[in-house]
Amino acid sequence: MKVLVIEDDKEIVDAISLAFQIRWPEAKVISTRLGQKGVDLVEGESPDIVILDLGLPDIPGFEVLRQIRRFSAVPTIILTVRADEADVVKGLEWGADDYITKPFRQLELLARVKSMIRRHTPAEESILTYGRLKLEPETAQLHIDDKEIALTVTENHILGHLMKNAGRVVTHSNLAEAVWGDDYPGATDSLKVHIRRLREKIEEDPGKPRIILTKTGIGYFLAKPE
Amino acid sequence: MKVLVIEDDKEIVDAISLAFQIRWPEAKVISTRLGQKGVDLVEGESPDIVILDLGLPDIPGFEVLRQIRRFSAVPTIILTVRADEADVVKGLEWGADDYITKPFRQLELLARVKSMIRRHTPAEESILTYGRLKLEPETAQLHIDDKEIALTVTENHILGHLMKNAGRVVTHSNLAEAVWGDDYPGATDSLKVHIRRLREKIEEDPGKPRIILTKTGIGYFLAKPE
DNA sequence: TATAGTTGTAACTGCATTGTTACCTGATTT
DNA sequence: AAATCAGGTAACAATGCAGTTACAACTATA
Repeated sequence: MKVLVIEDDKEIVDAISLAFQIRWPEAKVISTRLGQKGVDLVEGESPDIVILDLGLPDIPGFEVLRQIRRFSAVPTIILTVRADEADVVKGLEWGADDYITKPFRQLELLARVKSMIRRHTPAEESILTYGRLKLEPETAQLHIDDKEIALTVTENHILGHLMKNAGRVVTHSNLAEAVWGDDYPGATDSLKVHIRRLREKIEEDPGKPRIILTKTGIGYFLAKPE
Repeated sequence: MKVLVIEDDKEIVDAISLAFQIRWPEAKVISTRLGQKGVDLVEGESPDIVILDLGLPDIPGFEVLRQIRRFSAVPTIILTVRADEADVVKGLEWGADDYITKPFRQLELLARVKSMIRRHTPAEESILTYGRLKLEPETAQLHIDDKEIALTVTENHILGHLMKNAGRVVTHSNLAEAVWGDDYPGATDSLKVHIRRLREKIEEDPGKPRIILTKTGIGYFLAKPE
């Protein structure tokens, strides 16, 4: 994960670096204050994402973007102050993928970056396979033998987590965290309903499950394929 | 759970204490208004987490952090007012783990504290092993050689306690306490039934146990592996 | 705004786990 | 040898957890 920041205001560069350092330490942040240098760096460093300020000291932001787009489709977020809305439109026309206005909150920036990377990482992503089950987490499409089954997002998360822990018992709290994040309020009831719905979709007889099995008092696990 | 707050503004200390008291009463909060005292307290009280204000009356916040880091890796959150972003960078360089700006919302503070603690408690997964027995207390999964055996929660507690006291004799009351907590009503009878059920699952011949052995009048113990 | 699809909640049901009781076995004491 | 005691065993009852269903709240889409 490599991020290129093209921005002349050192404070903002610091803020961005900081945001990444804390919340996403694996990402590497490089920066420059000049547009021309920025274009070179896109070529030389091939970053995974570019954050581009429109007000640069040497050349206009659009120009930077235009030059980058000549040879690269790298996802690009443009930074702007609120007033420059016309610029934003122009920026998007020139091929930017998103924009964010200054001042911005760190979390917002990171959220945008992450969603953009998700969008621009062309599918690929591992297809999970376990026994007769094949799951594309990306699209929530499940295949059993050659039947195609559409899962909802929650079902996708649950089954995905079970498959990632192939055969091992997964705790209720563990599953809940995988689905709802750190602090699940008390949604332990809804888990069993989702399990039921999953079983309805994938089990021969949902009343006598042979795939998603229960470990009473602990959690759930996938039966070993024969 | 012990939290050390190093902060000179009494109002903020109160706010933090309050937040914990309400949302997380088991946590113990101690505090000091002096940096030097704070360093001493880290050493003397070995808190699980430190919340450190950068603007202290006696010595600079970084200095406190630097001294703490000489002997301790305790997770540390630094507190700062918005303007001091440069300080934050410095703080992170000196080894802080996160920061939060004043004024902050209570829930945000607690969320950060919790996520940090999770990060710094590297999965207490410890798998218990004794002879041919391997037990995951987390999921109540037992392996003997390569057979997989599903235990119920109580069986899990009992066997876990026996394994933690590998080879030593564990008294009835001791075991009962491990399973039912301090005040077991008089459920001493049910213990032998659980032992019986355990033996049925793991012994070759439950009538002639070779793994879970009885010390008449005292309790139970695990046989020494050959 | 209406509609379909998805998700969370609550009440009820059924079953696995658990605790209780009664009785048996074998060892130890008298 | 009878009495006593501790633990083993089996059957049964109580409990609590998971399964089930229906419904209300919410989201996205037309």
